[in-house]
Amino acid sequence: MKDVAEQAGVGIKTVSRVVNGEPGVTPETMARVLTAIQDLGFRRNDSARTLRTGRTGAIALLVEQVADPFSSALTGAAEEVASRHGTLLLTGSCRDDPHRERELALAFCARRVDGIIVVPAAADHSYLAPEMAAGLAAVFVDRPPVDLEADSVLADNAGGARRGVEHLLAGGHRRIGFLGDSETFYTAAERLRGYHEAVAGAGLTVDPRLVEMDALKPGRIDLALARLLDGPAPATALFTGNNRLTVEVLRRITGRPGRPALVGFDDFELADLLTPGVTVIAQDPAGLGHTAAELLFSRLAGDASAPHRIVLPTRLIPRGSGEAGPAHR
Amino acid sequence: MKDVAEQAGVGIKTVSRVVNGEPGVTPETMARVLTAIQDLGFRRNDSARTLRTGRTGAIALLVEQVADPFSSALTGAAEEVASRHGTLLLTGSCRDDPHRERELALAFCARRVDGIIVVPAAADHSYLAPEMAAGLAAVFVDRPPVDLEADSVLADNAGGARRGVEHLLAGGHRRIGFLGDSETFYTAAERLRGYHEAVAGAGLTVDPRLVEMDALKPGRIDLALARLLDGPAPATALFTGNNRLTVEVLRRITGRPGRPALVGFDDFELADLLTPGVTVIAQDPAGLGHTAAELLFSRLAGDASAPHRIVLPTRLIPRGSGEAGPAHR
DNA sequence: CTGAAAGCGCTTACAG
DNA sequence: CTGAAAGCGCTTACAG
Repeated sequence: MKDVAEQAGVGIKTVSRVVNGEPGVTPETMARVLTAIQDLGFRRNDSARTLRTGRTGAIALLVEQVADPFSSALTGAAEEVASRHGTLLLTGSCRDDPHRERELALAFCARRVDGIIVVPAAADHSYLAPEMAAGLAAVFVDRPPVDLEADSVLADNAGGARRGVEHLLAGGHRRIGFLGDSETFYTAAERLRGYHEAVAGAGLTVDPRLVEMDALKPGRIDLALARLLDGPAPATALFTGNNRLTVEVLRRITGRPGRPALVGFDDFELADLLTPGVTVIAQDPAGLGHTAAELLFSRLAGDASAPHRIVLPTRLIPRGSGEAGPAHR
Repeated sequence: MKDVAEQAGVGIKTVSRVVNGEPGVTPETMARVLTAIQDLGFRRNDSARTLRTGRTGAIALLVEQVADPFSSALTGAAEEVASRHGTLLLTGSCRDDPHRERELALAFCARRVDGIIVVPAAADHSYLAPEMAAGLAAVFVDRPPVDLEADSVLADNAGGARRGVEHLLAGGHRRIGFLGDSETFYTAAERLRGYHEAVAGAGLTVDPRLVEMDALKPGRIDLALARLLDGPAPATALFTGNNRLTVEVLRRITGRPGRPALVGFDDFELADLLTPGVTVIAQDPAGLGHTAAELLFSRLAGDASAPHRIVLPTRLIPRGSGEAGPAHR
């Protein structure tokens, strides 16, 4: 900028004005400056600008794993909002490692991002408290923060699972197996809660032998399915607590005689192309990302109200796998 | 840092030494400094550091659209490499808009990223030349740069397509339809070239009525399929030039009597669960991301050799859809 | 082992 | 309309 000023024969502040589109520069002066900028291939150094203004024009997003469909849909939506606000998005994958979440989040803070969106892996987010006190805006997505007052945007996990199980109940099923991830995950616990509510709501008691948590642990899924389907009183329908479980279960029940009905939590691509189509409770990862990013920007714009907790609805998409009654067994 | 120095009763440089783990500080001094850091909740401001050192410890990745599976696999792999190098990854989606690619790339340059990985959308990358002259490392992925000397990491598009078409030829097909994206895309043109090579290699002449490019334009796919399959001399097999085409074609031929054989370029999740399983030429998006990132870091580490052009192999995965002969029609 | 001074490239707050 | 001075928070190059 100094070089540009010299070459154009103006003060450094005038160059700054031109670069930032500030008013109060004669057209001729501006032309001279622009020429000098061209000639020298000048580009503003945003680090210096950040250092002075305290704002980076960047926000960070921490997800579980960028490469999975849920995260990438969420990321895409957040990126769209960020770009609309002229803001850059920095991303990081925590890989469900609490330590890594913390490390990444603090690295982003050291870079002085204006705000951060976190799909939390950690069980304690108090480490962000000093950052927030220093002005960081933070929004949690998919799972609420622990030991920290902050905004969160969640899917209606319990309501969605309840709806899915009610759908199976309405089809005449009385023995519905539930396959879930570890209960230490907020989402898994909530979905299990929805299952309980639906079963109880139908006047039935939950048979603990129909609930298989931690089903994604190595080797567990075959065991779980054997227990659910091969006993003396087998389940006639299954509700799977997430995407990966749905797919893994499908791999194992496809072509099986007396195949149980199936409803899965979370939609996935090609669910409609399988035979039969897979009935799911669709959540809205793009909606989560979009809402979280908008909320973050409203905080950055000065909204200082009490932390919000926004819950996005889910919806049932019947496609065939969840509509077969128990009779055919 | 000044505050910490004051509180600890040391010089500012000593604090810097402690923060950066530089040697030459007494244990006692270090303890005093660390305590002060704790008390004040101090965290180094990386903008200031960047301003002084000229290195950000961040690289940028521009993809077509973070939310699609190809891009997210690529991003995930690049992120893994970056994190292993203690480097942050900034991402942006160009959405196939040349203007946006340029804008984003230059915004990242203004932030002084150490390097940039680009899945190019633009038809002219000379805008990066001044940046590269100023020390920016750049690697292009999936498509080569235009009007710029730089590293590129590509999939073997022509070879893969040739292999896929040869597979259909080996199954006895003589009329193989090709559905491709716009020929203005490097990848689409290369895959078409592979198709030509395979057909010519079998001693046949390419029937132009069997080639449908621009098939992803609105409304074009139904027209293309009608022309390929409903004429007097229909294709008995199809080769689809990308993922989205494969899925769209599947939606339309599933359940169709005399369904043509199908091989698609690029693998996709659940391709094995469909009936029949979908035979594909798998490319390796994670491998592309990984290789590109490693190449970028080798440049950052000082490798100044001539630009590389790395081509990653593809592989055929037979699953059923491509193995039916022409006889059943 | 430790620290004072200069400077990275901008913007802020002024003065003219 | 324009510009000189100060300062953002670090690191570099020295000196002690």
